[in-house]
Amino acid sequence: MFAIGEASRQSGVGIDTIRYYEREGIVPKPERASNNRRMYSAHDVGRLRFLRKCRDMGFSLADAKVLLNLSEGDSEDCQSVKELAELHISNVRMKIIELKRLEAALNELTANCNIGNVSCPMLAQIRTY
Amino acid sequence: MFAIGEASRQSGVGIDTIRYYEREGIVPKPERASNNRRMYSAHDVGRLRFLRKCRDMGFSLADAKVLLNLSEGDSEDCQSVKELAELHISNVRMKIIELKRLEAALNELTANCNIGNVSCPMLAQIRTY
DNA sequence: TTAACTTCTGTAGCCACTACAGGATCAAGA
DNA sequence: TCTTGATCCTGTAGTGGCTACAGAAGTTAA
Repeated sequence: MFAIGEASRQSGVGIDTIRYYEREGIVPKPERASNNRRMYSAHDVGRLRFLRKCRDMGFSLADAKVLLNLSEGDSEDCQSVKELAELHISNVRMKIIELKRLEAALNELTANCNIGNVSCPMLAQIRTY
Repeated sequence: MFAIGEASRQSGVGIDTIRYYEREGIVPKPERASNNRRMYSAHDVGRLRFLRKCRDMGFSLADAKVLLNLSEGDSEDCQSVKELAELHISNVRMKIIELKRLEAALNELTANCNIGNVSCPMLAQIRTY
C-alpha cells in the first residue's frame, strides 16, 4: 500500500488531481490509514495509470471514466469502446483540419508583415476582413 | 448608435460576451442611453468585430486585447504584431503535430478492435502500456 | 391592453485541473 | 529530545473564455 505521493509518482497523476478524481467520483475512495492518510493498493494505482493514459490520448475525463468502468466490468463491451474511440478520432481529425486552415490563414496574414512599418498590414487586414 | 443586440448581430460577438469583454476591460465602457441601456457607435462595433476575428484566428483574449490596442495606438508597432503572430503560428503548428501523433496512436489502438470480443484489445492495450 | 421582445444586474456553471492557506503528522539527523 | 523538512490533510479559490440562467424593468407592435 502506498501513500498518495507514491501513488502519484507511480501513476503519473498529480496529487491534487488524484484527490480531484476522488471528489468527482472518477475513482473510488481509497482506504485510510489510522492517521487518516489515503492508502492506495497496486490496483488503485493501476486505475490512476489507466486514467492518465486515457487523458494523454485526449479523451475527456467523462470518457476516461466510461472506459475505466468498461475495463473493470465483467464483460468488456468492445462495441462501446470502439464507438467512443472512433468518435474521438474523428474529433481529433476535425481539429487537425481546423488548425491547418488556421495556420494557412495566419501565414497569409503575416506574409506582408515587414518590420518598421508605421501602419501594420496585418492589423489593417484584420480590420477590413 | 446601436443597442447591444444590434451590436452583437453586426459584430458576431454574443451579447453576454460583449458584456463580459466590458467587465474584463477588453473594450471601454460604452455610452448609456437615458434608460441605462448600452449604446454602441460604429467604432465600438468595429472593435468587437476586430476582437472576434482575432479570436477566430485562435489568439487568446489577452493577445487579442494587445492587438486591438496596437491597432488603436498612434503608431502601430508592426514588430510586436509580427512577434505575437509568429509565436501564435508556431503554437498552432505544434498543436497540429501533437494531434497528428495522437491520431496515429488512436488508430493503432483501435486497429485490433473487433466487435463482439469479450475481452477488448484496446482496453488491454491501455492497461498494459 | 396584451404579448413578445429586449435589456439590465448579478451570479453560477462549464472543463480539468492547479494552487494556495493553515494545520497535522511523520521520518531522519544532531 | 529537539529540530528540520517532507508529506499529508481539508477547504477554498483561481484559470480561460465564455454561457446560461433568474428576476426585474423597459420597449415595441398588434
